[in-house]
Amino acid sequence: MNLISKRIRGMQDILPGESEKWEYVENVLKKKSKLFGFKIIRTPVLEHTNLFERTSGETSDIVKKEMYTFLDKGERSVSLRPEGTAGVLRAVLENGLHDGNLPLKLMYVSSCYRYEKPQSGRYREFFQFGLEIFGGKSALADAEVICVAKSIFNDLGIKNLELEINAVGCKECKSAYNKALENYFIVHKENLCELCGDRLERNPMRIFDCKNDKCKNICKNAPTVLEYLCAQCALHLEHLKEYLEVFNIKYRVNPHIVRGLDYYTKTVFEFIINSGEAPLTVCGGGRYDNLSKELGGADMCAVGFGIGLERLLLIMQDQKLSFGGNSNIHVYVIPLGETCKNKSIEISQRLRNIGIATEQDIVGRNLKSQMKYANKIKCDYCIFCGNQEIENNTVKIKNMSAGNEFTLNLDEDFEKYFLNLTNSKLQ
RNA sequence: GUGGAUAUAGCUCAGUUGGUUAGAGCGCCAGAUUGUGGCUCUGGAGGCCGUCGGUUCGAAUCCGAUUAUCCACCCCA
Repeated sequence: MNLISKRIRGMQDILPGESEKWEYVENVLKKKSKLFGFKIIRTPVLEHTNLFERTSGETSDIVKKEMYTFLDKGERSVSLRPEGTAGVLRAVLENGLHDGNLPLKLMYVSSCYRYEKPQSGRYREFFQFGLEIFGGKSALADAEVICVAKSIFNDLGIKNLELEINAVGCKECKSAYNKALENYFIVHKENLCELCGDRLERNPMRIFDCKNDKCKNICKNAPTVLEYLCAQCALHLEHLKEYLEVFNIKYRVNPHIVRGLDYYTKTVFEFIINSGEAPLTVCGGGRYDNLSKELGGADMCAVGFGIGLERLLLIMQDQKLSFGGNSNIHVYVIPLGETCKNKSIEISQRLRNIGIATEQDIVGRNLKSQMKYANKIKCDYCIFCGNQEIENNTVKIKNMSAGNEFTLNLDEDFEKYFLNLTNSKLQ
């Protein structure tokens, strides 16, 4: 085919067959979060570039080379959001949502954009589910956020899931630790791989991710954040652990967790899928108590997480999980002859009015083809309406899986019959 | 940004050492007597062989470039 335009690189069409899976997953996400009191917020895709420069850290790759940034017609530098948190926080502050409303619990599903090389489970346009609690100072807020994620994964049936938590400290312990880490690695600089040499300059914590055996060995004796936490941050971590026990959520403290965004303080965490070769992070989050102030807003603590939906769907497919069966019945109405068409429209409408998905031919197929089509779209029932039926004010109903047929009066029993069918299928 | 693989019908793929009108399976559409689907049979539609250029009498096939897809790395959700 020679279309004048094709899909833009890194963007994907989500087609029927796939879209139902998204719908199912998004419903679980939203339903679960609502149980914890979260409400939906929608913010624009486009924000002023400086919002992300401030929130994501000016040195991060996300800001430096992956953002879709351009000048709009008024010569303002704007960017497509590369992640969800910044815009939400901006909206909260700008609209004064937090004033007198803390704690504030918000969730969102938003499309995000990063100009990266696409590969499996990773696109230039991707969807992120996220939620944030603003104004929850206690580690209970951290634990609750983690619990929402955990319950979501449970509901979806995700297997081989592990929770790793860590503390990155506040401003003070963070910088003390970074210095200590730098000092340690500089001593071993010559034994580090080339890549880790670069990492040492940009973000020493990344060295912990290296797959090189030599580097791994060096990492073994590296100082951990935990040794550098101030009393307050250390206590916060202890409280989080205690709360997680109460929630009965298993976790592992991994002092080497590094999150991509600079704004985290105290708690960071990841949910990791451990199947096959490389562990895959499906959810990442943490606390960001300073961000609000840095944006010029109130001194407001916050904690949240993001789940990459493409990855989540990919994992669910790998693990062969169910995306929820179709619990609705589907009916196809077939007029037997031109003169019965209007009656069949009327019947279709009666069914739709009581919430039953109903279709009928609109392309002029003959009877046989209509049956074939009804079969193809997997209808549960066909309804035949011919002259004979119209005379008696009845219709003939065929159960497509069983193959049997029976006659039903077109009085109020007609609706009742299908409503009963729906109810029994729902159980 | 670095490295590797791939590109033929809606989908999955064949296509000999370059040689007439490019194939299969699945899917799609239509028929196999009048108001009935799934199975079977028959027929049909659908391709600028990713795009551009080169070599050649002749290119889906060889060469180059380009674009896209997939995989690994960097980075990250």
